[in-house]
This record gives sequence, C-alpha cells and structure tokens, in this order.
Amino acid sequence: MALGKDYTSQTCTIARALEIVGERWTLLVVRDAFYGVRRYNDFLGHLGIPRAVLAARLQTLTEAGVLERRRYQESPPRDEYVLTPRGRRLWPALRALSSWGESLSESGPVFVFSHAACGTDLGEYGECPRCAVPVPPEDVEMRPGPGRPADPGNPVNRRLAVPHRLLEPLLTEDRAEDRAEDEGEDRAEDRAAG
Amino acid sequence: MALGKDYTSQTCTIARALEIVGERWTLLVVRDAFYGVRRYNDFLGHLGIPRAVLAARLQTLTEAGVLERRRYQESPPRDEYVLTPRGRRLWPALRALSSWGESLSESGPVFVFSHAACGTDLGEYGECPRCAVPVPPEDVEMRPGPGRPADPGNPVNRRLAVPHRLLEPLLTEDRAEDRAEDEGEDRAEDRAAG
DNA sequence: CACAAAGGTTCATTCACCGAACCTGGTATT
DNA sequence: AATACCAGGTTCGGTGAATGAACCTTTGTG
Repeated sequence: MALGKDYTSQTCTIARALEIVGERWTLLVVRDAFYGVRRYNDFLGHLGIPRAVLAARLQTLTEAGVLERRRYQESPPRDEYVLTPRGRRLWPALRALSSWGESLSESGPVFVFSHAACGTDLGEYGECPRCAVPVPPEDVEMRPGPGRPADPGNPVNRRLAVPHRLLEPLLTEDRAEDRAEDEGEDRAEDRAAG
Repeated sequence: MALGKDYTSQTCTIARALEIVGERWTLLVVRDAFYGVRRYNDFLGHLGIPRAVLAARLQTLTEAGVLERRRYQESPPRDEYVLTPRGRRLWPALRALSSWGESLSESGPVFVFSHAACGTDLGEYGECPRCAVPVPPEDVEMRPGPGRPADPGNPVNRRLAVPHRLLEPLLTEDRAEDRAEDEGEDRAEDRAAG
C-alpha cells in the first residue's frame, strides 16, 4: 500500500490483502472489472477517478497479479485490463462488502446478483441458496435492482444496466441500447410466465 | 470516506461500504475488534497506528454505528470500543479478505479459525464445511496458525496467540501468560489423543 | 508529592490525492 | 498536407490526510 507507509508491522493475512486492494479506489476498480469494465476510458467514465490515480491503480493491480493487461487490437495498439484467476478470487470479498453496504440502506440493492444456472438470487455470502453451492463469478448474472438511481448518470452505467454475466465484457455503446430494449421485453415476459 | 473527496458519484453498495470502512487502517481496527481488542492502548500497541489516526477511526466507526463506546470502569473513567451488531455483520467480508490474503502467501495462515461447536476449520466463506452452515463470529474459535511469526513482536500479539473465541475480550497481560501455558499443554494433549 | 497509566490533542512535516492541462501515437477528415 | 480526433496516458501545482513526536489531563499509586 503506497498510502504513507505500508502495513509491514502487520503479519495478518487481512493486512496482506489490504496492502494490495486497500488503497482508495482500488476495490472499486476491481468491482468494475467484475462488472465487465475493461478499458481505461470506461473505468474513468464510470468511477470519476482522477486519471493519474487510475493509471497508478491499474499498474499496481497488474503488478500484483490481480489484473492482466491484454492487447485487444494492434492498430492503433490498445490494451484492456481483465481479472486474472487471482483477481477473480476476490469475488467473495466484494460480495460480502456489497451485502454489508446493502444492509446499511433502505433503498435496496443497486444491482441484484443471481445464479445463472437456476435464476435464484445469491445469498449474502455469494452462495446459491437453492443449489447450496458457492457460485463462481462466471456463473453470476447481474441486473439492476430497486436501489438503482433513476438517472444512469453516465454512459457506462447505462451499459451496466443491461443484464449480463459477471466478467463478460461490457457491450459497446450502440449494442447496449439494442440489448437494453430486448432484455427489457424478455424480462417482462419472464415475469409474466413465472 | 474522509480521504480527499468521497465516493458520492458511486451509487453501488460496495462504495457505500467503503465510505465507512474503506479508509486506511479502518478494517484493521475492525479486525482487531473481532479478535477481542477493545482498548485504545491495545489497538495502539497492536496496530502501530498513529494515535491521532486511531482516535479519528474510533470516532468515525462509532458514529457509523460499527463500534459502540462503552464505559467499563468509573474511576478513573475508562471506555472500551466493542462491535455493534452492524459491526459484527462485517465478519464475512473480513473472512473473505483474509482468505484471499492467505492465498497470496506460501507460509500459511497466521490464525486458524474453526467452528467452536464442532472444531472444524472454517471454509473460505466463513462457513463450517462439516455443519454446512455459516458460522457467526461468536461461534468462531481462533488460534495461531503455521504462518505465525516466531517473535510475537508486541504484548498484544502474545495475548492474541492464546486460543479464544472471536469478540471475547482480550485477557489481561498476566492472565494471558497463565493461559498460554495451560492451553499449550491442552493442545499438545489434544493432538496426542487425536 | 512525584510519578505512572490511560486516553487522548497538538503540531510540523511528508506524501498521496485531486483536477486541469498537456503529451503521444495512430486514424479519420478536409 | 494540415487538421481534428481518439484512447491512453504523464505532468504539475494546490490541498488535505497520514505520520510521529511531544504534550496534556485525569486519576491512582509509592
């Protein structure tokens, strides 16, 4: 942790974890990565983080083996940041923090997460209550919840509002609008059918 | 979060959680509270945190309803800080972070947590693998693990090395030494008998 | 009365965060 | 050929939090 001094006097594994993900913004960057955000400008637009801080966090997380920098087009050369297996193992921690944050407010969850295989909403620990198994992030479906603000605020939020799997890359802007309509209708039918 | 600006642009529940527990040192203070640390000087001695920062964190956590300030003697007036129900609900998040930190190192866990009712070591999510139930912190027993440093370093660490339940107040210094010997023998017998 | 212990507060310094401006390499437009 | 544009950064001055040392207050003890 580059904030002042590090936690060297701490031997505990929580301190070791916080050395990597304990800095300001870092866990929000990782959260966005789970949500499917991969590109510098999308992180920037969604988080409202200073550019220099974002660059520093992405580098730190990459060096720590949480994110991997990957070329997705050659000309012009462009890289994206995706979660490594080590990074994906942070999902339970994020899920637990999210549950706790949810318990603080009355407006309900901003996003709802469900087990893609059976459609059941996840429990507090990221487990599927029906299947009684911990659900890996690849099998988690996210969709907007009741606590979602009326105004998406920024384009990335609008793209996130399209139901999708965790880790699945965010749709491009135009496709997102298409799918937002489609999925809205699908959902309405699902509800009617159930 | 008082570090610079807050995460107001973030509507997500993770951001809401981090507004409270996302500052430097805060989660380590909460962790210590789970371990049984309650007093200013014990936090100070265990964390190596600057006094002013500790005072600020304790106040913030108290105002946020995570800790409760409680008078434990009248003359001289002395207060201790204990986790509220809201604070205790942070256990899954800490457990998940701890598991992740553990997965980063080869030396093994610094502390091992087990389900007091059956003695089984907790799973990654803080659940009991044998009983297949999430274990509330009151029912978690902690003891030193293989990753524990040879030198306790400070008196509080020595007291933490005595196996005990989470949330159970730390023993006073002299009693800790007594129990450390007792428990050491008990453990040796347990091992031999098992 | 001197001294210690618990639980702080005050203070100067350092350092990370902030936001705005600027830079770089490549593509698209006129 | 010149210009604009885009993604993805770096640079920079100003601000505010973290740091560690010193100091303070209240009470109890030798």
